[in-house]
Amino acid sequence: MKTTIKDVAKACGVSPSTVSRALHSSPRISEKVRAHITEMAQEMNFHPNQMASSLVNRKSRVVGIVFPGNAGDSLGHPFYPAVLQGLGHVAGERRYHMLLSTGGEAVSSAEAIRQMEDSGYASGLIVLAAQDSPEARVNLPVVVIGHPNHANGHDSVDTDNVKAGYTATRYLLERGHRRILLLGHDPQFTVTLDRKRGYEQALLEAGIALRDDWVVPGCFIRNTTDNVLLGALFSTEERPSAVVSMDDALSIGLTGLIADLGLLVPRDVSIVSFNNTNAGRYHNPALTSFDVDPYSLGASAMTLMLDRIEGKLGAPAAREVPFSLIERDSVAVYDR
Amino acid sequence: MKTTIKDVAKACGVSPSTVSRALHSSPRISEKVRAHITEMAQEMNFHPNQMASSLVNRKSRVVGIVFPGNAGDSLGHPFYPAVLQGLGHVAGERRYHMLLSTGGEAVSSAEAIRQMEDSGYASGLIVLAAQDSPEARVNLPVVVIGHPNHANGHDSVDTDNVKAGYTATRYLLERGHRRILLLGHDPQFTVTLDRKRGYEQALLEAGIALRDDWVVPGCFIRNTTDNVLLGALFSTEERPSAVVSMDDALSIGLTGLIADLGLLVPRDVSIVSFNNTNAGRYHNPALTSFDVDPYSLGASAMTLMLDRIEGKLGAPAAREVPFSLIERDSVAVYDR
DNA sequence: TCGAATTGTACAAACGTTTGCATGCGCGCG
DNA sequence: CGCGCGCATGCAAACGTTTGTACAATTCGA
Repeated sequence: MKTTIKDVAKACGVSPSTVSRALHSSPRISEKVRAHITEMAQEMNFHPNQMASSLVNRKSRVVGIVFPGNAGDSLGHPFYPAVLQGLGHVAGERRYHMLLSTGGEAVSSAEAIRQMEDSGYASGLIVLAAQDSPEARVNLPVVVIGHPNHANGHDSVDTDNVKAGYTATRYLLERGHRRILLLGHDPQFTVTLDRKRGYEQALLEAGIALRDDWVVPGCFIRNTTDNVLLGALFSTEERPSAVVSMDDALSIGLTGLIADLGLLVPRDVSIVSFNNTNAGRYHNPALTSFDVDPYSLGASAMTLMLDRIEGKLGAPAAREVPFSLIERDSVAVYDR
Repeated sequence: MKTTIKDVAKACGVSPSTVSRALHSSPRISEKVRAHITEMAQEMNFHPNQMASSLVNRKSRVVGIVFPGNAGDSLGHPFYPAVLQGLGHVAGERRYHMLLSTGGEAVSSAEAIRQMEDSGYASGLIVLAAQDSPEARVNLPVVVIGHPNHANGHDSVDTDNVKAGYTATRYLLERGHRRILLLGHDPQFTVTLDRKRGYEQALLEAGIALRDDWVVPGCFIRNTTDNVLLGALFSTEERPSAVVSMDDALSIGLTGLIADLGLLVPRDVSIVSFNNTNAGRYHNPALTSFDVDPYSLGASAMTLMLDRIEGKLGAPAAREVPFSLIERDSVAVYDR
């Protein structure tokens, strides 16, 4: 049987309420008594029962984390564990815990959110948004990662993906490239949608016509239809001289694909990539890649959440996490 | 204000206790009343307050997950997210939730366990053991993944790593290799320790002398001291013709390293790898790798945990998850 | 027809906290 | 000298459930 507040009270010869107040450093307790109680609690290894505590003050030192789709699926991508690390670090420092959305029957985010909410454990929800915005009808504070939508009145954290797409494309333009392909586009996701907008903006500014057939999805498994088509694009004289790729894994796949065509990165094709993963870092050639800092994304989101829960926030906030370009060996100047 | 059990009771014209019993399908409630109550609860969108419920029956539909070291660090390796997926799937199906050990100030597993325990939310702990066994002095049911130790009286799930190491080495021996190096050994971790034992056993059985200098740690970053030494080993005529590598990432690194020496996989060096990751699958050449099925590891662990919590288990159980070898293109027959 | 067995339901206590209000004490000021 | 005030602490209610026990109503056998 764990020691309760009553045990401590008895041991100190005071009432439970005094113990409670002492441990919450209420100003209504004398310094002497507080010291005694604190010491005694320590010694008896007393930890207040969170269930009881949560029951009475209707908050719970727990925040729920909702992953897009099936939790596990998305965790496969190195991006999410990194976000989780950021979330966890801040949560730990502020003595909060994280409740994970479990897979199982809950397929959609919406379903997972509902489950988390009526489990009643969490007093806030951090939603890693993939595509659809979370329903507005949630009775808990919500922070959305990767999909800012003030419309729903939630707090949000994101990087400016339009700007990132723009910057990536500019980077190549400034090095003389004019035939630039966008790899890994998926209209389902806001991230890629946003980056595409930036890509197009940069191209138009440079007076380059957009080509629909040069905005391609991508899959880094060899010999799929998509990749056969992709290969065809690189088989002509008019092939792209550079690629903006949505993920390092895609870039690595592309490297192999065009190697089969006798083409080399960066000699024949330059690549600017995204997500700055270990795989890309140790790839040959090492990939020039945008670091979107998933750790900071997570850390900011959790900070926002806890501030919100603790009532330190006013109007819905929208934080932006900066990105940075890590220059390595996958981009060459176009000089033909 | 959420609807409580009293609201439902009032709406149905019965007492709260009747509602509670009806929803728990107690045999003492008439079928007619139960049907009415169930329907009404549904309609009023009633979900019992878990805090209150947990408070009275001292269990919580929450199991804590403790990662080795800092949670985020380990999540970096694709192995752990996969375990998490298995854990989550089973948990979700049985309507349990997962509480994550947060990073922050908690560095060691032991510290994280303590934190989880006296947070009081979890009614069971699943510990992903890296090295040290969790302390026995935990008042909660514990399932250990990856480090079976009945000694402490905990349930455990693991794969037979000795056998895996043995099988990997046999696989190479049977294809004519006799100069086999073990890459990625780390005496800190039981996994690699165990696999090394299997490796040595297979070698001894084949009448091959063990060479200390051919059991090497490994780091897939280029140009480190370790890798310079590793390069040296492959620079002689007497170089290893095959490698048992503890992880795909290591194997990929090795491929690059020996490529710089003008050596090719599998022509000059065969590799049997571990963990069957995506990276290895799409690497060139595609890696022959052991699949240790982290998903099943997680699923088994969670099943064990929930059965334990629900009192369906007797003596401490030790489940074993089988591994399998995925044959691809990184091993050649040695014929010189 | 009456008592006993059986069924279905209500009452109240308990889980371990927090917190508004009451109480007791000592002190200073009028 | 006494009244009121401030300070430190105790009392009890409340949070939303679950569950042992008591009770009312119904049914059955004798």
